[in-house]
Amino acid sequence: MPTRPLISTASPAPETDAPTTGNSPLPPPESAPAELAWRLDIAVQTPAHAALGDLLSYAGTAPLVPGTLVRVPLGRREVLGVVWNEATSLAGVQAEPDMALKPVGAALDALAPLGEAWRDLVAFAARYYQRSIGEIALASLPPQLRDLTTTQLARRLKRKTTTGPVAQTAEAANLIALSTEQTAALARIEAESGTFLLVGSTGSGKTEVYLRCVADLLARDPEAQALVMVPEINLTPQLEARFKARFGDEAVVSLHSGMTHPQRLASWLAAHSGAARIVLGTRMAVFASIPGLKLIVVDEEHDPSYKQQEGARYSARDLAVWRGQREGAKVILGSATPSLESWHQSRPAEGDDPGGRYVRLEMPSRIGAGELPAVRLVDMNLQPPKTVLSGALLEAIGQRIARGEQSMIFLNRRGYAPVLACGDCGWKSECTHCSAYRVFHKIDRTLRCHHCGFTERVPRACPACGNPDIAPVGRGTERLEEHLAELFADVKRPDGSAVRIARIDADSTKKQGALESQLAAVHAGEVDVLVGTQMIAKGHDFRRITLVAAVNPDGALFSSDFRAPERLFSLLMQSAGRAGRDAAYLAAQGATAQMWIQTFHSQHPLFMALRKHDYAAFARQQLDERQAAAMPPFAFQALLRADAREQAVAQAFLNIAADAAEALPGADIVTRYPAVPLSIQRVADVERAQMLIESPSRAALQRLLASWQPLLHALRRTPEGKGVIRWLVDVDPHSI
DNA sequence: AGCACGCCGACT
DNA sequence: GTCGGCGTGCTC
Repeated sequence: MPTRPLISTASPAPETDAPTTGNSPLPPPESAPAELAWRLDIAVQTPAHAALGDLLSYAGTAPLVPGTLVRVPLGRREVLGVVWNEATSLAGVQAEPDMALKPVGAALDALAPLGEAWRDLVAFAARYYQRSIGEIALASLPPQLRDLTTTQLARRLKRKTTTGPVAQTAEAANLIALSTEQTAALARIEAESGTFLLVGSTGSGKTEVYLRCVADLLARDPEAQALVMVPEINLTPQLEARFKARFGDEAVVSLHSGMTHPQRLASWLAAHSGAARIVLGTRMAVFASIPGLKLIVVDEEHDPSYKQQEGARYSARDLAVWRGQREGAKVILGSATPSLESWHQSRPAEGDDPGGRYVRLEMPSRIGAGELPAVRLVDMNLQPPKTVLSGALLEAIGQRIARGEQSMIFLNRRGYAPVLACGDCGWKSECTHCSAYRVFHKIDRTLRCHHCGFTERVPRACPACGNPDIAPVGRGTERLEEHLAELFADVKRPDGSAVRIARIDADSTKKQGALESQLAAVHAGEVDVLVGTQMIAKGHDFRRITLVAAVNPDGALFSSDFRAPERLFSLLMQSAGRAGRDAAYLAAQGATAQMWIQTFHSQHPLFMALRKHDYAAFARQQLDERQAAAMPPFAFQALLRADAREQAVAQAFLNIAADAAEALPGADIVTRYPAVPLSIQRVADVERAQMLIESPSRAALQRLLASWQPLLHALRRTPEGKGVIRWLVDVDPHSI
């Protein structure tokens, strides 16, 4: 028998599952319906494509305060909702005859209603990213709130409500002096308001600036709270440790998807009640209820992880800036290689250009770290054909092994080889469900599709012609690891023992805690050569690494994605920052840190700028190109995407939609490009097409998208829209 | 999205 | 004769 959530007296459960009479599934309440004198607009998790209104109306016996959480009947279910608007009286007013309002269920009144600022943020995000209010609102609440009953919640709330002063911790007592750059940045953040772009190279002490800003704020205002965001879950533990050491365990909570539901609820409640002074988290944390919010930090603001890639495709960084402005909180965007959008937005005034809206603060020096590593470009045109690792690079790595130093090698491809191919008939390991090759993983002898997950054992012979001689083409991290092991088989470490090579990528770290233990092994000096994907470029501070190499970065130079160079530059800068973090260690070793890049395009401006660690030069060149081509940040974009069994169906839907948009407001200054297949056209037997929408005016683009929405819903129900599996809008898309 | 209703194939 | 496949349609 299906269980129904236990709820107050409002709607008794039906006696039987299969009433023989024509009973309605939810019988009217026993008490007099005359008391239901208020109409309440409630946000519920209406699916994005259900073409339902944003808010649903219910009848209530009392005018519940906006922001109150309530349970409401929806179809045959009972779901959580948020009272969105002021209640309107139904007394004397004849309700619309076409629709009888269902009564609201129990209110979770043990919980303080969500504030107006939070509701404004949710409403803005819903409007801007073309989703329903309910979807954003409910998705940003802790999942447990959705299934906890009122009594369970009340019990949970009783558990802790201690709001104490932030404890002075041992670390806070003996702070080291700030550099002049840090002091200057801090002074300006204190003195001014708005959004700041803190540009500091790896090791310049950005985190210390965040910590001081938070400390000053909390000391000044006993109610104030701060939100600190990082791009990845992996980076939260070390940041959490640092904040807790400074501010005490009680003051800090984390919010990210790696937490258990009870943990998330506890953190969320602590933030909502004001008990937590500091909220650390990933992009989802931007929607946390933080009534005393006065400061937002977005660390590594350029990181693509801040853009949600499914459901509501919001940018947590952009929402943080909006939220800061709405709530009068300062916003600090920090990065060594800012996004071109933020860099442009922080440009100083010049001529008739009033400049950007952000305050740019630069901290170019590294503290306690060696000089930025010397960048060495290896021209692969001068190497023998099929060279994987140039002689000079191997030599340099070998020297480091002999001296007991560590090296790190990047390759942006996991697995053994990206393709398996037959030399006779030309068969390749294509995925039968996707327009992509399956990757050869030697460890478990499988062919794995990285897009749909389809996995098979490697065939003994070519499935097409039976030739037993099928061979891997290209290399991934697994093969590079194997290759290095062969090359350095005879090289000895200073103590005479054999070289130790390790690999860190999504495959090697699948198990819980695997990443932590592998990183610990590197820190402990148990690894001489580390091979990995971009995973190892982020945040981890390896003291003894003196050489970093990017083996095959050329792909991004000529990518069809105009943001690829920006991402590559940032990745290489970040990687370079991994080397020589410890000046004292370098000096003791008499070593210098190096960043090696193997490329067929050694004269490329990107590498020229990288060699000088000159982000500004790179940004200038990229922004000039973007301006000439009228691309972001000089234009605003959105993608309309459609999925169908057949490519033609998906494209037709988009093209018909584009024609239909002709008559809409804003259409004259919004360009709609023809529908094209995605670069990976088919995934899991679904054909995918997209259409780029672009305008010099963000407002016009927004206006068009908003009025387009109902047309798209309608189009789906026409014969042309029949085969469309789903469609979606991506505002400010990251990759095109 | 859930969760119904609804109309056609292999089992106790 | 029923259990169950997923096609279609609705949710204030």
